[in-house]
Amino acid sequence: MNRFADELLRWFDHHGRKDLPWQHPRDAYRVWLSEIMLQQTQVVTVIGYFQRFVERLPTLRDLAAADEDTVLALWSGLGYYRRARFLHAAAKLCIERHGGELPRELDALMALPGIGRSTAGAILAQAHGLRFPILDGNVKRVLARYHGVAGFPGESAIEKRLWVHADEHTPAVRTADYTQAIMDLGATVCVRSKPACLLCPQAASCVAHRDGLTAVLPTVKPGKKIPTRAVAMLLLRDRQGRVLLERRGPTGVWSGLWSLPEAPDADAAPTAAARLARVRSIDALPAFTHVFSHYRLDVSPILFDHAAPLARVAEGTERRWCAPADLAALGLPAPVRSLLDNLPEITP
DNA sequence: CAACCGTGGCA
DNA sequence: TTGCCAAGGTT
Repeated sequence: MNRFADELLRWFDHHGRKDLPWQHPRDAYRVWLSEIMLQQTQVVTVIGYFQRFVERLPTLRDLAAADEDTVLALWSGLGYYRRARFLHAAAKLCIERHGGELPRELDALMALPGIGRSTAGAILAQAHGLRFPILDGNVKRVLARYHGVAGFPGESAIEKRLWVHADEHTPAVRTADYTQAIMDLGATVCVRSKPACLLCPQAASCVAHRDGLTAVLPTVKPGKKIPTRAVAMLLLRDRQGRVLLERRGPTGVWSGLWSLPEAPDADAAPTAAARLARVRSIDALPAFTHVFSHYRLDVSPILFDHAAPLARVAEGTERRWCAPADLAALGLPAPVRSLLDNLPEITP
């Protein structure tokens, strides 16, 4: 075995994470689900979502048979909801094409929606012990430092070099442990700022440590400022406390989730509300800003109490009057759920 | 290739 | 407060 893997596995035996919920049992479905949830998301955030998800949908067949609202409700708050839709679609494809199981071939895995090379490698390595490398954010950081690779890892030429290193280090034995080990090292020792090099099993051979470059490697992503958009959210509430929700379209942010009707701004809100319900009162709630990865959204919530459903409204959009108790079963954007959970009492 | 796609935590 | 970041993949 190569020296890098040998040192890493020795470290893993004493300091690695071995009690993560997807490690017991470590079957392909649970590894897959965890890998998707962990994309751009930290372990501490994922754990609760993972446990809830597998409790409700314990197997791939359960997932494939579930309706989309159930899947999105389980994902609600986790973000990047396209991951959940891809996950659901991939489960159905596994039923159709692969006998109800995840395939064990790299190409077949990568052909499934939401699974790229790194996620496919993680599934093969962790669930089946096969020798496939991974290259997630942790591994990129560890290898960029260890080998002194400068340049933004998102750039294709840099990423290609890191894949070569990742492949070189991946051992043929204990591949599952090794894969977990290098991610653990990146997540707990070789962290982005102020890495704990004194605790690192690779420090003796690490180029960044030797040359004092841990603060500048890996090269940071070229920064970009994000624009700000604005929207008014319409809270149409009837006398029973039910609120009108709309299902968002298949593209764009929060796709497939249930959310509030919208208007371009507060001035346009009354007219927009009148097209959806008969309303008697209007009350501007405190505005807030929600930040996405690529833009900022200024939200002006407008509450229309004593709303009464109209006999007919424009078609083409899925709508429902939803009681507070029924919100838990639906996929809602995080700020919308927060808004609905904190509405003022109905005024008599 | 660059933009798109969430959220919560933290310096 | 603002900006940046965390187990990426798709278009």
